Amino acid sequence: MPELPEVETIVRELDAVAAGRKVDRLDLFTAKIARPNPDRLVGLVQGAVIEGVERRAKFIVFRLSGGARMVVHLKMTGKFLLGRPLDPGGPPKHVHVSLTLDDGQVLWYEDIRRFGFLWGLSAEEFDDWLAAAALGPEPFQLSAAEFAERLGARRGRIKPLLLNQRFLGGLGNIYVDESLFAAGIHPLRPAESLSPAEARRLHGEIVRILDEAIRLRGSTVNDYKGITGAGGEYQHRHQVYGKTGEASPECGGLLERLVVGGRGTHCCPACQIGPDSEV
DNA sequence: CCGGTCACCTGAGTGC
DNA sequence: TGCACTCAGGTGACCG
Repeated sequence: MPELPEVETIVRELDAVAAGRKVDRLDLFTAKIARPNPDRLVGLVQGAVIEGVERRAKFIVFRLSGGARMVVHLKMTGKFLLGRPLDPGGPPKHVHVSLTLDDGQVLWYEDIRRFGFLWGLSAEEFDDWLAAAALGPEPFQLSAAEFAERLGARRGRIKPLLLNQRFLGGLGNIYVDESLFAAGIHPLRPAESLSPAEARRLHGEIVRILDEAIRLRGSTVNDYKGITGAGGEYQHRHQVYGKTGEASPECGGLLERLVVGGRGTHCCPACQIGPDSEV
């Protein structure tokens, strides 16, 4: 489900609700989503104070008292929602975790497809985890020139590279397709074929699009929602994502769908300079 | 290092 | 109605 703007929105909402609150209980209803195991997750989180909630790429990081962390990845369908106290009938379908805070608020973790997971990590384990994840820098942390230099050092096609979290942290399928369209670059272009000017332009479009998407609280395409159930608004600004067969906003030609790196890909074959074109 | 395929899951939509 | 099939915002393993 969520990419950088959606996770950023969720993190801000979680921080507003949970920062400074003690976790009175963590109820785990689906053992397999807990990492490294249920006992560690419950043991580290239950009774701890949530000092703040932060984002690293698409990961949600709850900073806990004593330096421990609860790290969450929502994958495709994970969500945090403001819930209700447990009732005897058990949790609603697809709710796998319930956090009861010391002010009586309840946070639910819901995940239809159960791809996501929650880690309980001590301070030291978190450092190791972060090193192993080897996340690339966020687009905002790079200058256009640094981004261009990073691109030039890589082989392979531009779209899968932008999706690679070790190259750049936070982009997903929607924002890659939108950024490549905005920059006039075809998703099949080899990364090393981009001129420095094209690479700088691409960086500029990525940052511009992510900033605007964060301002609009992300894209609600299917069922992404913030913790109160409100959706985002950036889907109304999409130029190509999910618009196969519609007219290109630039040239009026038909937008295409292809598969790149196993992902559905939306682009304009006329506006976006392809791998076989002379630049 | 790179690309392709599959696996992890459930649900929505489409076509017959 | 039912069934078969495709697709979905993510990522990691495995293989050539």
